[in-house]
Amino acid sequence: MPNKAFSKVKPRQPALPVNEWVYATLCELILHGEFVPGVTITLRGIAESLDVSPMPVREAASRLISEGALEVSVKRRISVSQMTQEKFDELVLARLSLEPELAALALPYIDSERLKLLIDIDKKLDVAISTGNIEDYTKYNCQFHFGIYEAAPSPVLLPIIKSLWLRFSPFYRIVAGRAGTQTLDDYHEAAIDAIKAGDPVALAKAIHEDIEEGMDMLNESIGTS
Amino acid sequence: MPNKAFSKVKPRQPALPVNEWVYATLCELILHGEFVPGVTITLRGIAESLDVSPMPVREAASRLISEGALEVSVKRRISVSQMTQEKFDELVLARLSLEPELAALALPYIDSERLKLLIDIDKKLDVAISTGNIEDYTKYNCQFHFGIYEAAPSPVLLPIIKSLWLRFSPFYRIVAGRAGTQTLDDYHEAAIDAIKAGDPVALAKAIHEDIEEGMDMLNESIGTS
DNA sequence: AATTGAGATCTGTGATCACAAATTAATAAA
DNA sequence: TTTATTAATTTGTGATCACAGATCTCAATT
Repeated sequence: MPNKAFSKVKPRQPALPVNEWVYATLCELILHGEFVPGVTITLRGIAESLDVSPMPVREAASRLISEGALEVSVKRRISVSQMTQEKFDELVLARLSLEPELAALALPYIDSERLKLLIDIDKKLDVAISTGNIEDYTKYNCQFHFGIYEAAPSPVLLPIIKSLWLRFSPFYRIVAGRAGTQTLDDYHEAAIDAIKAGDPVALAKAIHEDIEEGMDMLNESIGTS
Repeated sequence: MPNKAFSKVKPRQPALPVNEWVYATLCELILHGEFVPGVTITLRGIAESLDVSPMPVREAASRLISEGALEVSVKRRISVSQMTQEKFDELVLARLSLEPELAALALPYIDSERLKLLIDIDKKLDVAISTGNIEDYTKYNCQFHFGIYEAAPSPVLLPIIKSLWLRFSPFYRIVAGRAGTQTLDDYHEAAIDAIKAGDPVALAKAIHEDIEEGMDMLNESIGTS
């Protein structure tokens, strides 16, 4: 029986090397929670689903393993990494340490066009919160944060932060499905105000508090996944 | 003509997969400055030098590329990453943000045996500074820092910090050969005192200042490499 | 019905082959 | 001697093959 392909993967533009396309696609799938943490994944299975040879999948997978998004069990079985209390605490610490810094660095690069985009995303976010749409919430929350971070030319911090989100997202989606969005404050508005005011310290603070709130919400749900 | 093998690479213990041994070996070589940043490296050349097939080298290289230690030029040429002012500033920011945090986290795990080891390393470090031995200085400085960090079970922060050092070391060795060690204060002693006192805040501060000093020393040397 | 064990299948890992793009070497023209 | 053009080699990338160990299947035995 031929393996079922994933729903709606972006088609590859021929200029891009296959392994990078596979990597980007797997990132998307992980971020969107298509893989259940702990359930084994096979290189040949992915290759068949993506209609490529196993080779580029190997390279993409080894990249994701070295970034911590995938993990290999004692007897060489690959799966999306499971969350532990230890990992969670360190991921939060790393996010709180790096993301406000990058946000402050990015502020001078945020032009009016990007600000408009951020405000628009925040609006969609509010709708997602009020309607309890977890799918949209996680999507627009990600877009909002990286909409700020990616304004800055950041060859070091941005990839690190991306890898943190990659490790965090699968777990986030699991617990978000239970917790709901009703208790979420909106620190994004404080961030937007800080951007308007051109105040990097206030922006860093807003991002810090936004992360802290989101993480606190999930902290007690770790063992129950 | 057969390619010349690298001097003194640790032999592979058969239990370890070949690709991981290659990865660890390349890490060592990069940390020890065996590769000149910007000079192209070939997969087949490494494979021949290490007496393995090109395949495990490919996996190790793609890992190092995704970690930023190696970079691939526009026309697919691989080399050790060159330092830029942008990268340098972000690497310093990341180090200052993460390493003091991990040091503070690691403090409770530092037993008397490890403390003794750190004191011993610091002694060798003093000798290296007074004799102007750059080689030993970089080695023992690395050992001292990771002697602290590795005390803590750290699945997230430690690998990130390792990748930061991996990107920084090749550049460090280049400029250290010019700058000399004569002006270096010894913040390591402050760190040791903080460990003895069981004071995580003081330890974080000592690490912070140690990094700041070392980085300041190199900051103006960037464009001249 | 439960358990065991032999055979088949699947998986990650390493080796080898194939190929287009790029670099280098060699040769010819000035 | 210098420059331009062509041939040969090298390089990264992708496909395929090989293999040992793990996993699964399923019939035979208790």
